[in-house]
Amino acid sequence: MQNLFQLEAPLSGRRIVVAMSGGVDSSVVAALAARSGAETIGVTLQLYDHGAAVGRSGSCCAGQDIRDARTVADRIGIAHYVFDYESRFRQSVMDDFADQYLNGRTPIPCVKCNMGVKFTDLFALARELGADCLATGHYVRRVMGKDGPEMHRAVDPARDQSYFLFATDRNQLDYLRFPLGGMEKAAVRALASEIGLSVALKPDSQDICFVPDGDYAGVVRKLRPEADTAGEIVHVDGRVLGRHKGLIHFTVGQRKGLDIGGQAEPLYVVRLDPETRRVVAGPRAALAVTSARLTDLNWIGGTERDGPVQAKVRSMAKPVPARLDGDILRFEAPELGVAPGQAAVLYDGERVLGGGWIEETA
RNA sequence: UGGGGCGUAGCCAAGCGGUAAGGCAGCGGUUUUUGGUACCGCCAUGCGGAGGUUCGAAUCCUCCCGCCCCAG
Repeated sequence: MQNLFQLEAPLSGRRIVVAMSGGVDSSVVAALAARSGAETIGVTLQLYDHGAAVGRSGSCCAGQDIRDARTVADRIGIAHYVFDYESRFRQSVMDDFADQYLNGRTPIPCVKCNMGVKFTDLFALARELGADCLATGHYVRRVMGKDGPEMHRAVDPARDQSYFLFATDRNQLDYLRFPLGGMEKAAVRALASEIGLSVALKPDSQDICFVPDGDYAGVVRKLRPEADTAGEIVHVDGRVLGRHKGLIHFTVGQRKGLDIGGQAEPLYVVRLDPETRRVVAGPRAALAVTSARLTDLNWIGGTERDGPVQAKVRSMAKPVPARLDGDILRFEAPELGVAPGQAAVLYDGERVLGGGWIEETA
């Protein structure tokens, strides 16, 4: 095992803070950190409703997960702190999540969580604790380049989480460590059982952590009761096709849920108009766009920004050839189902160049 | 109550005597640390109703019911 934490030897004089969610991945990171010889401190942030998450494992950062993290910390013999970040999380992640849906957009709470609570708040906390670095269980690689650390995709392509980390800036990247980026998930699990971690067989977390049963609309409704307003479903050609029970149930590119039959071809959500509360639907071809305007563009690539890139506009998709032109991303071939509120993450092969939020498409 | 047409699953629709295509919607599953997409599977013992002809009827005949159109 080489220098997984990219710290200068001897590690015995180093201090590593590990963000422990209570899952297998971050537990293994904590174990690896402890094994490295560095002083290791596990930190778990309690992020949302404790009550709702009790007993529901496989989520993240609440209830049983916090107890799991504690158990792991005890097992490997490291200090472990739990901080209550509920209000912070609610404000920076959940409220934003709801507000974006209100505006007809499709948010990615995981990115907001990474960038806010984890890479800003926990980041500062780790510094205060005098750590040399903050390590997490994300599947992404930090590779030393000639101009400093670069972010690269994980070696396990099925596990790569770079899409959710596109907003990591240079300052954060300097301090962060992702020891799992070079490993296969199976190897991580094997390590977990080898070390004897109780979470070795714990299911992977999935879906949005603060949405217990997959009913994200219910969560939005609870936070923003006014979000539930019904409206018309209109075809791109102008025909009124029917009614929907609230914009929050839809996202651009979505096919299921329109509940409109009798068509020759499937209908997809082409656009959401929060002003009129209309869902605009059309055939698959109507989803095609050739460019997207990005906001809050984060750039951690080379000095030249404008030019060819590979772009990912959804987490589970192969990057497609495109060109960055200021804040406009131009696709080489028309892209389907590009939803405002989602991220466009830019790559040069394995390297993450950065990315931005999709504000609008054309 | 003259003439013509039509009634097949939630919607659209094929079938025209041989034992109910397909699409859309819906449901279930697979994939997945966002949403979505995609893929796979399921979805009418019954064809407006009642009789009849026939070895066999959604398909032919009769009557009834309901729509639509033209004419008055």
